[in-house]
Amino acid sequence: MDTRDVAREIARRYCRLEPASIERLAELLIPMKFMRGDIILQEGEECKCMYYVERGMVRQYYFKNGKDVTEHFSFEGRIVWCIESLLTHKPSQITIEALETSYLYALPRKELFAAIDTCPELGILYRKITEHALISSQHHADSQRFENAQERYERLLSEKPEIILRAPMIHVASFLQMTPETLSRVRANHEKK
Amino acid sequence: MDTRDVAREIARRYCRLEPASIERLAELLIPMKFMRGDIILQEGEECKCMYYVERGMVRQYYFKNGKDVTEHFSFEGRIVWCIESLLTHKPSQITIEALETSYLYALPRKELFAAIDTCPELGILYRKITEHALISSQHHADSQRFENAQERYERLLSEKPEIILRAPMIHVASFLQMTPETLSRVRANHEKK
DNA sequence: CGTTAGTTTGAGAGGACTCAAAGTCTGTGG
DNA sequence: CCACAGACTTTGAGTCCTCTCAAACTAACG
Repeated sequence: MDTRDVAREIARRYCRLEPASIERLAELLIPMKFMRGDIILQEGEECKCMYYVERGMVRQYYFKNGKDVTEHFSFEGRIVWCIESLLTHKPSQITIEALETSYLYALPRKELFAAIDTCPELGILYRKITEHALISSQHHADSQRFENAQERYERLLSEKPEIILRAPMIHVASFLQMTPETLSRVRANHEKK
Repeated sequence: MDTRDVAREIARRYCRLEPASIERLAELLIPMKFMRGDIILQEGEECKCMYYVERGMVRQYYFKNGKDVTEHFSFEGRIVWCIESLLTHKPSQITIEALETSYLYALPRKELFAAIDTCPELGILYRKITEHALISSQHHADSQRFENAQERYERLLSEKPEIILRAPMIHVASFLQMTPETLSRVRANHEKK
């Protein structure tokens, strides 16, 4: 898949673009390949790109009181980056790793912002991507707020089954904010129903 | 306080602006006054503006299973709006009400976006405001995730004492995601220490 | 086939919730 | 100016969900 196809795919998913803008976007994208376990962004580094996941699955996590906390999973069609670091230019608190062999396309912030000057549609694209992230983080927070362990699991299973099918349970548990033991009980209970 | 002063204030807090941009921004701002209990944005309406709080305090809330859930408080210097509604043009799920006599300055989305075409600095301002919201919502989610009731209260007390001092306890409790009973016990315990 | 990581099952503890009742505060009307 | 209604806030008792700690089980890999 070349970068033009990927640019088209991004436009389709996030924000309709004129052919000329797609062309500009395609020029910015940098194809990358990561194997399972590879680190895409290391905690402490500044996050200088957004990454479009063309194929594969990645995990964002950080350490809190010595424990590995999963903040997010991203797979085909999603865009992943450390929001705070990209915006503030400060070192990222999170790490992004590949859970599978993954084909990503990096979109460097600096080049993107430069391109926006001559191609306003890309500014709209950037805005849409950010807004997307904002809304989806609010939805996740809502789910955490009002649902118990069982309900959070059922919701994830129905909304994003890929995560449960493809990611290690221990990370799913931490993403769903429960212990692996609780997740195991929740799943056993789900089977029975 | 006239709109030019407010525009300057916004620039100071969110994003340095050239005098010309401040002028443009000042032209967009619409002063409004609300009394305690007045509704600024009603659930079901589309949110067409951001509101800068020059003086006073407002509360954003919504109903979940028939219960009034406080999502946020905003006071002097903050900007308040229904993010999802403003972005998607769909009806707002949240209501914004004044908790005190409040002086707000509305910034209409449509006019702002039109102004961005000729004044790119306002686009940056808009981006900064959105990013601000994104980061602060992540911090709040973090606090909810890792802290118990006591710790959440202590954090709010030290970071945003205005809320505890000025808002009704029942709303503070719901903002901190605990029952009023729990908040009462937490406060009693805080006194003892 | 043994080692090791990951998952399941069990027992017990604790934090926050619900329901209920008592106590406080505030504003209005006699 | 006092008395009382109504709305908060506090205190108490009991319950439930999820956590921790521990042990048993399973599966994958060399």
